[in-house]
Amino acid sequence: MKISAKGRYALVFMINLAKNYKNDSYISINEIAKKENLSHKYLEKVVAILNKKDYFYVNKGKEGGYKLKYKPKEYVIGDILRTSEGTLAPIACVENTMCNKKINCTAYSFWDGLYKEINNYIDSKTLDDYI
Amino acid sequence: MKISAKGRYALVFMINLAKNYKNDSYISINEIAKKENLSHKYLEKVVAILNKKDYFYVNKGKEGGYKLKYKPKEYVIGDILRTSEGTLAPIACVENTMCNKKINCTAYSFWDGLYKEINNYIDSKTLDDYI
DNA sequence: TGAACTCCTACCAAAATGGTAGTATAATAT
DNA sequence: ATATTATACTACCATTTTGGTAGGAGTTCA
Repeated sequence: MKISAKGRYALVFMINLAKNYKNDSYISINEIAKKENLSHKYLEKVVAILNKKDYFYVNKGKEGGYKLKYKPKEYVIGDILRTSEGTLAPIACVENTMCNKKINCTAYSFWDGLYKEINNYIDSKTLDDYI
Repeated sequence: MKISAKGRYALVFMINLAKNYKNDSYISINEIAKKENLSHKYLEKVVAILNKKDYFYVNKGKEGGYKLKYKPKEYVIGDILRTSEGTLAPIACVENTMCNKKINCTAYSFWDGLYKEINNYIDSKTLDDYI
């Protein structure tokens, strides 16, 4: 049960933006990729996913890059992970629309309980906690 | 971040044994596979993994199968899942021996916190809770 | 005008996933 | 005894997911 590179890259990227928030300057994918030792091209892909959300200002061209739109405290990590990684449900049937065997599924309440614990945790943290 | 079929099969299998505990009879893979709508052959594989632990009595041949060795309450679900699925660490570096970048890893404390939440939950439940 | 960026599409190798097939061996009901 | 019904074990495999790479078009600024 591992988080994929998408989720890991996304969180590291967002924390870097948060760390740069006070500077009010743009920071590029390349800069973060180098600093964090990530694949520049793959990080580009992940940022494309994040960019569908209203997370940051973007500037193309020289001296360009990304800049957080809101205060780090406004970014709930659960939201970032769901955007990049998809749901963090440990099994599909704890999602409400997937499975109609809920009532019969032998271990349903165990997995549902785990899902709730995970959601509670990831929704209790914001970028501000990791600056 | 999904639990694989191994972990799901293992837990369902063990809960079925627990439900049968009071009967003090053997129950076969085939019987459980049919009841739970699982692949008989794949369940066989998963049970082979579980069988490395001191979980149950086994009887070959007619009327044979598996039977819990201890009371359902003795089986911590975290232990069952770690046996079948491997660690439930959301990223590799929260395991103590894998990664020496802990101190520098930007999001380490977030993932480590999540790992602890997961472990707390899965180690707080036993088979007895799902009979 | 060139360097440094984002944006976008296409491609790909390797690993993981979730199985199936078949055979050998053991126990038991009849 | 023997047919039946189990486990035990080994080998194989198709599909999907993962984690990338490659290259070019468009943008911005010094």
